[in-house]
Amino acid sequence: MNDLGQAAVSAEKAPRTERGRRTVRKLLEAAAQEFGERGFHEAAITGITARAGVALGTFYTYFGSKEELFRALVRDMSDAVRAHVAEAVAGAPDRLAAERIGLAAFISFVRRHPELYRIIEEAQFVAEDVYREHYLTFVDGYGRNLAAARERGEISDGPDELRAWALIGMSVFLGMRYGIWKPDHTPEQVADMAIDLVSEGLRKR
Amino acid sequence: MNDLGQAAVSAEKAPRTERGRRTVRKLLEAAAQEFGERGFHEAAITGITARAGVALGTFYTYFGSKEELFRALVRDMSDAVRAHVAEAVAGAPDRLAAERIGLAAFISFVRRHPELYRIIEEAQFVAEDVYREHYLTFVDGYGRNLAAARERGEISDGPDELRAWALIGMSVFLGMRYGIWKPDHTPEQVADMAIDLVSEGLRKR
DNA sequence: ATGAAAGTTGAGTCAATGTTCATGTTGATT
DNA sequence: AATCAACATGAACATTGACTCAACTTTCAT
Repeated sequence: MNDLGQAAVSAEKAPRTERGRRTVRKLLEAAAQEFGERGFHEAAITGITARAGVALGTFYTYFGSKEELFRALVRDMSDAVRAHVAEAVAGAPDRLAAERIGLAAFISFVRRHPELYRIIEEAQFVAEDVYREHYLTFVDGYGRNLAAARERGEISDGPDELRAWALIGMSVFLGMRYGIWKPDHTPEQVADMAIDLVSEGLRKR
Repeated sequence: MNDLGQAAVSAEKAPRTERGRRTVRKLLEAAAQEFGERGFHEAAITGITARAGVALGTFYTYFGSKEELFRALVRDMSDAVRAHVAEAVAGAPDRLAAERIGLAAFISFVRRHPELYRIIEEAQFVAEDVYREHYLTFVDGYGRNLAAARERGEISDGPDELRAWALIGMSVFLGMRYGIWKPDHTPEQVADMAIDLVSEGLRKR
């Protein structure tokens, strides 16, 4: 699980006591729920504070605005997704195995946390800079892994960055279809089929 | 170009004269601009009518609500994208060539119409049913093409639907990165690189 | 114990904007 | 020229919800 509620709050508003930190954590968890269920614009601050069990004014003790909170959440979730995948992939014998494991981990994360997934994607229309940051960071790491594997001779030659974008796009859509819309296969089944496509290619041999 | 302004309006509100049809067309074009630049929630009806050069009340002569207009637009654009790609692909010698041509056509469409692209993606959070309809339709057609090519022996065996989702996801993200965010390669270059990945695979040979 | 800092409260303010509607205009038909 | 349905107008209405603030409570160092 990701630990909401540490780097999230801006300096002047950061809580100074244990009670304050508890409240911030409650607010962030409530916000993840509210934003996940209703989307950014439908979500109401009163909805968040009601879920958290605090008064409206308390929200503004710790956050400057609805959007500031949203940005903080997206950053936390971005970290959480990448950490989850990175942990799953650590120790994979080679890159093709890592691809399969990583994709399965991603889909199972999406399935367990559809809210987080929706929040990150909605950021494209609410806080585009944070959204770009998320994928640029993701692509950067992914591209390095591909480059390293390429240099070790584990995969064929090819453009690392473009491959990273292509593979991430694939994952995001497979996550939407097989993670959220209609989970009619296990994450492992989906990953096996997708990685077969990516490693063997469409060309007939 | 897509022709906005025909199936878009609901029956009782459809214009009956040439003047009315002109007004509807102006409203739809203005709406595409306004939604594209400001997003659904930031977009204001007064912004749309101002761009169209008509009074606020005129909007409600032809549309029941802001969301009804948005849905009509998304359907029009969905048709426009698919038509554009289908036309480009018609007459390709084989499936792998069709993939390359289709992807290049998609990216160049996105580059010429970033608004349309943004509007369809935002539909995920404004009118999810229309969004699903868009991709389900897209995947359906794509999957059929893959199945036919597979049966003709042009590509290797594999699951058509999952492949369609994977390839579409890839295209959407490549469209975002190389079509909108940073168009530092031509659509043809991007398509060549991506289709090389998809047809040859990552495995070293 | 006590004072001050941190935290909490929620009614009230305020701006934005989607939608309505009564009135006015246009243009084709007779 | 008269008629009328279609179309256009924009001020007014109504709702919504983010944000403020002055008063109150809790915590804790001295």
